[in-house]
Amino acid sequence: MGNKISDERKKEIIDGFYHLSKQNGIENTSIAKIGKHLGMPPSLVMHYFPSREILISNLISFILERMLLIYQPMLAELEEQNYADPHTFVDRLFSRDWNLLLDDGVFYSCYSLIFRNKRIKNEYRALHEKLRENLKEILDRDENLEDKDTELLAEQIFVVVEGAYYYLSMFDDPEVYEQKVAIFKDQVYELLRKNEVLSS
Amino acid sequence: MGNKISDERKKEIIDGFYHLSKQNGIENTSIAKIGKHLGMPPSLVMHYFPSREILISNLISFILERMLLIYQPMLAELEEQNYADPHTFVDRLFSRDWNLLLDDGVFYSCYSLIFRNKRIKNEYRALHEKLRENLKEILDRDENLEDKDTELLAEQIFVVVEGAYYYLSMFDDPEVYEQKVAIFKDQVYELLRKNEVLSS
DNA sequence: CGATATATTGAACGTTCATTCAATATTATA
DNA sequence: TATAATATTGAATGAACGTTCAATATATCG
Repeated sequence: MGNKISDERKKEIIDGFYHLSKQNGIENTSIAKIGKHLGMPPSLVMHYFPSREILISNLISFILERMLLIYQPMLAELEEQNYADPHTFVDRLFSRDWNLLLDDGVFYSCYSLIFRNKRIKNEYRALHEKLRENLKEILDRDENLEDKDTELLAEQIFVVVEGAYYYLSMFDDPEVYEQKVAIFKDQVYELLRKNEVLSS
Repeated sequence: MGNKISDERKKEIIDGFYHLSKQNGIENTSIAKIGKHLGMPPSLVMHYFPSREILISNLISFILERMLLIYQPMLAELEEQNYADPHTFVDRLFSRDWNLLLDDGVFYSCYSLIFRNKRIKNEYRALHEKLRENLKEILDRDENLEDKDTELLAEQIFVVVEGAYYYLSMFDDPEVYEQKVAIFKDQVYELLRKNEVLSS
């Protein structure tokens, strides 16, 4: 259905935008630089994304899609086996695989735009609500959590995860980093434990 | 001791930079615009802040100082009475007074710079560690928490607060906002309760 | 007061920016 | 193959950018 060349070019341009933003920041990545990076004139970039604003808007969609991708394997498992271990999910949330798929610098740069752009804010909120719904589904399938307020629990777990990511980004020393990750992971485990029916 | 005019001008310029960044974002606030806003030529701005980088660096110091200011009244109380109620402190952490003193958009914009600038990262980390130390002092003075790992507890409390701020920024509806604040506040209370010696 | 330092001005620099446009090449369609 | 649609080029635009500089005003101080 959709135009092939057009779609590929668009993807290529957003990829390039993301790549350069990772290195130099969004604010230092111009249309001209994207063009040069991809070996095309800036006018071609603008042919596909008629303004810088639209370009940024598409970068954000790209980033949010990537973020969902991180959860894909876990959700596939849930679909297949009709069950996924919440603890494994939490482990994955705290794993650094994350960073391979999504640059935190670009992510938070885009995040900071929510304060001046309502559409971006809505997109970000929708993503975060989706993440919570995913977790809720996993929790709902766990018999240890039967009849518990899994929506609340998902909310509480994610707020720890998100706070942890925010805070941990300030630490480079792997040892300190891992030690702190362990603390926050425990904090989430504790939330689960508190809700679980004793079964052993 | 220090030069009066110079200091006042510097303060004035950073104030203006902050003001305009709040409206249009840091990335859209140029030296020329700051000058125009304050009725001075851009060359005067650069006389006090020889490069844009230095200007941004000073804006960040300004922001981090403001953030510490928010805790001032609480810490003054601690100093005076050698005690401050942790629950009151938590309430204050979640109060929206915050937003009056510090714009979240500017704050997170600057935060996103930590990923490409080590000095900024260190400044941010130092601030966050200071915040935790402040809370630890409060917790240490509370007899219900005697002999507890208050450092750990402070870390766990702040990670919820920071995650909450990150997440709550996506919600405009005051009703939804307040409902979620209540959840996260409870989550922190629960952390305190878990550690408190039963005394009633 | 005279000298020295600081504050302030305004013009100018070259560069980069986002964006436009008309011309040309390529591809799809009839 | 003729025609229409799309892709691509390259040159050009004016505006805004950060930064420099020499000149002038004002304050400081011996």
